Amino acid sequence: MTATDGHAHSAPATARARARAELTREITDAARRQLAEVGSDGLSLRAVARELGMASSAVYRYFASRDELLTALIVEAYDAVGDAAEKAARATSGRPAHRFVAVATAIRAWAVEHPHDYALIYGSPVPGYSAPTETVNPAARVALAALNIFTDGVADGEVATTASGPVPRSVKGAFGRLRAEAGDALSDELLTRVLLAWTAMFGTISFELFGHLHGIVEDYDTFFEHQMRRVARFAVTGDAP
Amino acid sequence: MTATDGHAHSAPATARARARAELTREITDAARRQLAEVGSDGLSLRAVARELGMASSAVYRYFASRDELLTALIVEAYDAVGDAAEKAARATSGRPAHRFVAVATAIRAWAVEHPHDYALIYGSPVPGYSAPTETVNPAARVALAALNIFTDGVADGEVATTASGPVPRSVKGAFGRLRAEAGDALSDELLTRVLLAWTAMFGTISFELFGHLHGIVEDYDTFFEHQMRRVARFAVTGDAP
DNA sequence: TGTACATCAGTGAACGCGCGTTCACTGATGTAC
DNA sequence: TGTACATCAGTGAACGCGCGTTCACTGATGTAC
Repeated sequence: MTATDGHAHSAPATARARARAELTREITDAARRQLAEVGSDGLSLRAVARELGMASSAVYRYFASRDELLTALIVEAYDAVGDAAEKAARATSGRPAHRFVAVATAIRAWAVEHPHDYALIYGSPVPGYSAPTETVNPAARVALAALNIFTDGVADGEVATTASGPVPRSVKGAFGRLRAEAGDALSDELLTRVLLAWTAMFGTISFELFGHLHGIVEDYDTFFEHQMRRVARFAVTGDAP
Repeated sequence: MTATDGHAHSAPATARARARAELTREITDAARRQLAEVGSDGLSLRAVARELGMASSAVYRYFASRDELLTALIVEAYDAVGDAAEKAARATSGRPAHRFVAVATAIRAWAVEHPHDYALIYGSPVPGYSAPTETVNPAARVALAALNIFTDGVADGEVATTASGPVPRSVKGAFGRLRAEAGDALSDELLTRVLLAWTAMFGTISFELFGHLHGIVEDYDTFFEHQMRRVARFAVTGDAP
């Protein structure tokens, strides 16, 4: 989504530009490796420079500050989950519940493979760091991938939009922006169901990765799939599984 | 739960012992205040000492290391949510769904009031810090408070224990330890339902506190209560709300 | 009640460390004519 | 194709800072007789 990445395969540009793009990559890669070792607060420009065998001051040719490097990592992490979710959504067809489970499974697979990137974006906010606006769009991708499954499902008549109970007025009114992004197809009732599935999904993943299911669940794969099936069927039909 | 707190109101002991207990309190209080400002990784013994107007080395008379101070904060945080949950469970009677919503509301209220303590225990794990065993029991309290609602409900015949669908064998087998703590009353089916409610609850709270519902939900109170009602009814009956 | 000794709380200096960021610099790469 | 100048990448030293932890010490509080 970045201007640089967008057409990286086209114009080789100058040797200098190519070298710059490569080194920028190497820096964020090294930073991500360090993130895995010491967490987001331990992330240090100097350590990154050391790993790359360059002077710490040289990193400043690529990132104006530590925070800017952090932002790059956050954007990349959001893009990575977003990619995984979109890919899973594209790769499946048919019943919305089935597609939702596929997207959830892809998101969890990414999280399990990249626990520190997951913690960076879905764990505690980094104190003293406030996410700049450039993280907003990448962050939305993963949610839109899931939401589109339901708009598709509504179009096909496979998703129930009617309410099985009253939705509080103040909850109803709060979805304007979300619906603007996802189209008009989604009723308030459906949105609350989707959000329930969504929070249950991230709650399950966070509990697993952050150790709160330790000693309670043994087979995380099976457990997750089971729970996502229930929650997906509920989101789609409004019925309990 | 600590040996010191357990009977703090009894024997005044010596003046020295009382002073020690007081200062220990002041240190953890100052540390929690600092936690709120700079997060768990920024928490520094020296800053705590500075705030208390004492030499940094003096803190070592009370906590052997920074990690030990962190552990104290974690234990206190777990005890605080545990207290809130137990109090809410005791204060309500009647329908299990109603009691569960009360407990959930109490947990969220604590979290909203103490977002940094919440992040400390339910957010990203502190890198390089592994929770010692003394945190295990305090951590379990809040879960047991919720679980007991369901064991009570089963005893009263108000909670459905029958399966509405098959529970995978590997999920079934994994609950041994949990059931040992909560009694035999809970079927595997019921446990998966309770866990779904549990992860949905923490998922919703984390999403709210960590900013992932920003611009999506406006009235967090109403939204949370609505979702918890759905999820509680589902946990109790196996039916969708 | 008084004395002698042991225990504990708190001090202040020091250890070695790593951090983010700046700055003047050298040398290489790119560009305009 | 060649030259003159501008741009950029990378260096190494330095700035000021805060951290966790240790240590020998002083003085106050507690305890045994």
